[in-house]
Amino acid sequence: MKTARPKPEPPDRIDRDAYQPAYAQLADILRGQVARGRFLPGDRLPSEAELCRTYQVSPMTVRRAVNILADQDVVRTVQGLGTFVKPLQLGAAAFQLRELQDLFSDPDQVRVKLLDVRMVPAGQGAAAELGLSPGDKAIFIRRLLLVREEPAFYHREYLVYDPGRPVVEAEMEVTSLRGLFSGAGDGLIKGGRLTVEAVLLDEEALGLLAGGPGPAAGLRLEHVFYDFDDRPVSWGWFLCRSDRLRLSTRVGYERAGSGRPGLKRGS
Amino acid sequence: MKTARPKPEPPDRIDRDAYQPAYAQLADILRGQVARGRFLPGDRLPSEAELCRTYQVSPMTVRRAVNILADQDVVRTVQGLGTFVKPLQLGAAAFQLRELQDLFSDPDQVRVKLLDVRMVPAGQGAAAELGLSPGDKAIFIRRLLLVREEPAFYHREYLVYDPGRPVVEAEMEVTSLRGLFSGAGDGLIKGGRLTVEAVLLDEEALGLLAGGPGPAAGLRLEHVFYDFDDRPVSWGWFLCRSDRLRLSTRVGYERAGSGRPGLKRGS
DNA sequence: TAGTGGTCTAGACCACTTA
DNA sequence: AAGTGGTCTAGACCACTAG
Repeated sequence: MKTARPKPEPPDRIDRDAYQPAYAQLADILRGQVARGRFLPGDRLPSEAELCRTYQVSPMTVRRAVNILADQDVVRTVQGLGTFVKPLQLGAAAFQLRELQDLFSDPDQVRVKLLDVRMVPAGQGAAAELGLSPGDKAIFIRRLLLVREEPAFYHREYLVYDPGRPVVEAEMEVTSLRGLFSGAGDGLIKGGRLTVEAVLLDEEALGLLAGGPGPAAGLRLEHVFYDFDDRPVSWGWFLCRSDRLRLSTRVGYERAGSGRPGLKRGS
Repeated sequence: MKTARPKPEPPDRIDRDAYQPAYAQLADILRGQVARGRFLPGDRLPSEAELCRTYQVSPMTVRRAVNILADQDVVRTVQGLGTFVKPLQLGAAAFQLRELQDLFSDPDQVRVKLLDVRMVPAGQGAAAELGLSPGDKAIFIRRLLLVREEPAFYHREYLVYDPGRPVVEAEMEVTSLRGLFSGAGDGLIKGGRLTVEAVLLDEEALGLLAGGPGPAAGLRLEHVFYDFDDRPVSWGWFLCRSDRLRLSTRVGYERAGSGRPGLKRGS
């Protein structure tokens, strides 16, 4: 199956009246040339001074365009030598949780069913992750997340119980959970750690997630969150059937300017 | 368990003689202030003009520092309004395959054992992914990747067989596979698509990966690669036991300048 | 209208690499 | 020494938001 591909070959010059700023246009032009194979991995790009002359822009503008490509791992710059096209690196691949975020950003699709909230003595895991002594009080929450009324995620979470900290109450978000994914997060959490791994779903999860009887694999997304004093606030994990969550990404050079979706501001 | 944390409170001024450039220092200062809670999510940062005066740098330098924070999703800039601290967004989390890359970058640790190479008629999946007709010839490869002589990954791959394309031969890398992960990749592959999902390991994989008898969960890393003419070249997947590969990441604000590990050049 | 960020200029000086 | 990228200046003009 060999078909001749039409190559539009864009004009490759800066349009000063365009909506896109000059540095972004130049970055797209160069990225396109790399993607079309005009510059192959290992090749040196024209020097920045040369690019200034070719595209009639100032050094700073060329600079910014090259910086963008460097940030996107398309090229590598070496002082005194030049700018070189980087080879494909599988290890540079980054999987986003965007699907989750998109899901939660539509409040009509997702409903959170609270299964259980109670005070428990912290077990081994919770004590270690939350910096408690085994037996200290913790709040235990079990939730079921329904997507279009179908069970999708099973969530278990332990929250530090400390009357001196209003954090916990505010952070519980018992009914929504949405803030965490789509932002807002009311600003009491400073950061956290996330881990994804494959697990064998246990009986409880299988029952809740409407899986068949037999053994089934699932993804486990574990999380620990910290407040602004670097004290752990919550530890827990989401379980889902493997067909409900899949992480995917692209590597390599693409034509569009959307090499990485997270570039709000220029460089 | 509440302990008083010592807060070093760095000097928060630019050291012109430091190794780090001014824009990076300023970015670290501002990130630190956000991380310490001086600016909370939703707060507005001082205007760029004010930052110029406070830290005695030019507008472009402030600009670059703010751009870095925007790229790292620490702040959001709104024209005409100001720069604001972003709340935590779980969906923005990105999982890297860095562990894999690190693994493969040490050639002493990894050995590839070739289990099988032969020509086969493409099946349903291979035909669809590689743009072939079912029954077209494809090269089928099975590999076992050993880490410190212990089986870690089982790899199955289908390569397009086309005598007119030398790509395949060069890309097979029958014995190493290393190029793909650590770079080099000899420049014949333009890009690809990667997907991670949880699966139940089958008998064959269980046997090869030295798992126990019972059912076990594993991660499946599927890949499709394209050449510079956008033609699919290879389709396949890696299987590993869940305890061999785990994706983890951090979200939120950190003190160090290593918010994202991929920032070679300034902005 | 005043203040904000967004873009861009036309240089300067420095550090580095290669020859 | 010549050429490269790395940083930085001191402004300019524009688009946008608010009161």
